[in-house]
Amino acid sequence: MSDPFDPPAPGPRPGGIAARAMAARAPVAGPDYVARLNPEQRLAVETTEGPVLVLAGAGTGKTRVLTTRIAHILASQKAWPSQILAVTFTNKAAREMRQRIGDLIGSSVEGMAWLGTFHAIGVKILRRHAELVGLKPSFTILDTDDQIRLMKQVIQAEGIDEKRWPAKQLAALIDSWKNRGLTPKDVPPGEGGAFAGGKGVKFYTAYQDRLKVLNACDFGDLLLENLRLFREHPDVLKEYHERFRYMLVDEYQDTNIAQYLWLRLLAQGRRNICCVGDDDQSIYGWRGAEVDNILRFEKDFPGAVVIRLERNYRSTGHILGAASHLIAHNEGRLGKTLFTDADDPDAPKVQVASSWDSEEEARAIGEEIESLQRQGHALNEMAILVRASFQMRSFEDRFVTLGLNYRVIGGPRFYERAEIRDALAYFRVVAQPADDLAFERIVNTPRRGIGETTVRLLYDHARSRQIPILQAADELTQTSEIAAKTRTSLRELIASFARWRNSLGAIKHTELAETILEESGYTEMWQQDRSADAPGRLENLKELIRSMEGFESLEAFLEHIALVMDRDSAENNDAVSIMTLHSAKGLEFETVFLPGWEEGLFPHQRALDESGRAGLEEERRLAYVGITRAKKRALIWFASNRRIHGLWQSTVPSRFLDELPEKHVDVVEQTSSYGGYNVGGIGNYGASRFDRADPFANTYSTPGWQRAQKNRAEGAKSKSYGASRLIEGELIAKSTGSASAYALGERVFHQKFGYGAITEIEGNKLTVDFEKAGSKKVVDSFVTKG
DNA sequence: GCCGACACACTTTTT
DNA sequence: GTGTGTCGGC
Repeated sequence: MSDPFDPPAPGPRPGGIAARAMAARAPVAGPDYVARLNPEQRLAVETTEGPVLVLAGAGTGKTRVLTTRIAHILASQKAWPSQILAVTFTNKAAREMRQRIGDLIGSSVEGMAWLGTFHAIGVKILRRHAELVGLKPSFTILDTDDQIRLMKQVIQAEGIDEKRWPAKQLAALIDSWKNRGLTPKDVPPGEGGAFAGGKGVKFYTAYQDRLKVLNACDFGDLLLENLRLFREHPDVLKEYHERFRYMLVDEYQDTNIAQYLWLRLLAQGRRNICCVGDDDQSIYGWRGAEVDNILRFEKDFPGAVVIRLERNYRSTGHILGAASHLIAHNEGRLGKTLFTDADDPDAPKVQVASSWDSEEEARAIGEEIESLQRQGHALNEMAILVRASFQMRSFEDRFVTLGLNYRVIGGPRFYERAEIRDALAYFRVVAQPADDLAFERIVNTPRRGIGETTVRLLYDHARSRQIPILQAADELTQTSEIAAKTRTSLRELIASFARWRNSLGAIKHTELAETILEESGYTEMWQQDRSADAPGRLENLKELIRSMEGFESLEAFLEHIALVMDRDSAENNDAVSIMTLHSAKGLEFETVFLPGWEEGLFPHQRALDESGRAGLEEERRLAYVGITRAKKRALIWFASNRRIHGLWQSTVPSRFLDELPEKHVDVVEQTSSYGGYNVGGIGNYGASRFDRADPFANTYSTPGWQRAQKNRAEGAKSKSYGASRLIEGELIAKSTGSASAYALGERVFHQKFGYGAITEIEGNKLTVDFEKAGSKKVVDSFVTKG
């Protein structure tokens, strides 16, 4: 991307970029892009000057407004692409916005250098002016894991028992201060003593000092240092005032105080700030989001125009009616009422059903899904939205048994996996020899006999001499401070790093990466590992190398992943989505299943205990988000019994059920068709449950079975199909590469359960005695020959 | 320094 | 019930 700081001329410059930009946006110069908007949307697009708050209810075309507004500003030549600041929370949202603006205005979207997440834009600004806040422009960005390890060191350096005062807790505390825009000296005196008997602020200060020594920032700092920069250097702030003629903010209800302050500083310039959000969808209070930011927008920006988008294009009247009635129980909202013009009189009401326990819940929802599928509905249009991730399990178990394709969205992210972080640590040390945290991470992974004692020695030496650990290690291997055996392997490691560094630029970075993992013994470590997930980890490492191909160099790749910790999961398989309510925000499905509406789970007990009324209201907003994800069908479930923390508990239906309007709701009496199945079946658990009242009696007519047949037929055609793969928690049934059935006693591999031997074959269903997971019944398309 | 045994926790998650 | 992280023994 071109230098964002190349200041564009205020007016069109004949020739170069100007001409191209104008040519590119010519297609939208006409009125058609506004013509497709409703009056409120149009107002939101055309009110370009001054502060604007767009309250956009669920499904009211929020993204369309944002993207069209940008297109409009460009088309009317009010600003160049590089003069627009557009901020989102996630990389995904930023990507989507860029894509959709591109659809409207063509290639001049590439000039939008300032479209990105708060953090990405924060880094960009910070790198420009790093020296002004005591950093070098090459500063590294620490993720949560590095943060915690660093804090552990700080705590230990103080001689405090890390057991009593866990680093995690300190991290949460410091994070909350950073979210509120507080540097160590700003922390209110009463709060500073919140950790280790009055040492909270002391640790905060010490941690920040360590960060500076490491030339590093954590995520919170990216904004906090921006604030410091702007406040201490008005000339720099002024530069950005000049630059950002128009500012747009997505999901404003999710901003924390630091982000709010940042926006406010920048908006002081031209005051052309447009925030889009929905107070009813604020579900991130627990991580510092302030609904208050949106509630008091008009006070913060006097003369602000507030526009409400209430015309919903997504859901049926029943769904909107149910959701609106529910959310109306909240106090302290700005108030919107969604409505739709396109109401279908035959649309189903929101359904509420109950089940005995979570397994029956999963079974019944599985049946419902298969029934819908038989009627021709795509699995991609169905989602199960849960409150807490442990609920996903019963669905996964059930769907594996049914052979129903599903994908888990969210969950552990690719770059958070241990093997990926280890590999990245190696790369980081190669690219940045001073990256102590990365070095410490892998110095003894795989095992090299360099234990804690040695690392402590290196660390102490490094600190006393104010040098990076790697250099300290180099020095200490010249002496006899370290035992001979350890010294040899440490020397070897240092030599390896030197060698790899010499190859930087000399050989292709993907090749270098492979070499590093190979020569360090890291790959071998996992090859030797007999645990069930080792093959998956090796596969992930390969995937990591593959994903590096899109980058120029190792350094470019590392810079990218520091901020963009997500990946596209554009898998085109038809599959039911399973995810938490939180990760469902912004998505939509024809059919949405909402299981687990029980007191204590939803609303979650902890939310009630810790945040009282505010907590309850946030839970209710979560319920609102859940229901409004549905276009046509929303099916709510609650179980009478649920196992929580290993104990069976009988449950009380969620209070939210009573808050739904009867007019829009159908209560289904009893859906269980498993008479005699395990009634009162507490304690009856284990593989034998599959044998009761054969839930598979009708299996051979189910889509799952037919799908398995089809998979097998396809597999026979193309042998290269390969193993089942786990991609970003996504379980995709692939064929086995052979039409022939498995044999009893045969060794197989299952992505979730690992290796095992077949003990029983029944059509396409295998009973496998897994080495780690015990006996499970699985569909053969989910295993590969081991 | 390494491996096995016990304790502990266990809502939500992005950057 | 299950996974993770720390302590103690070898």
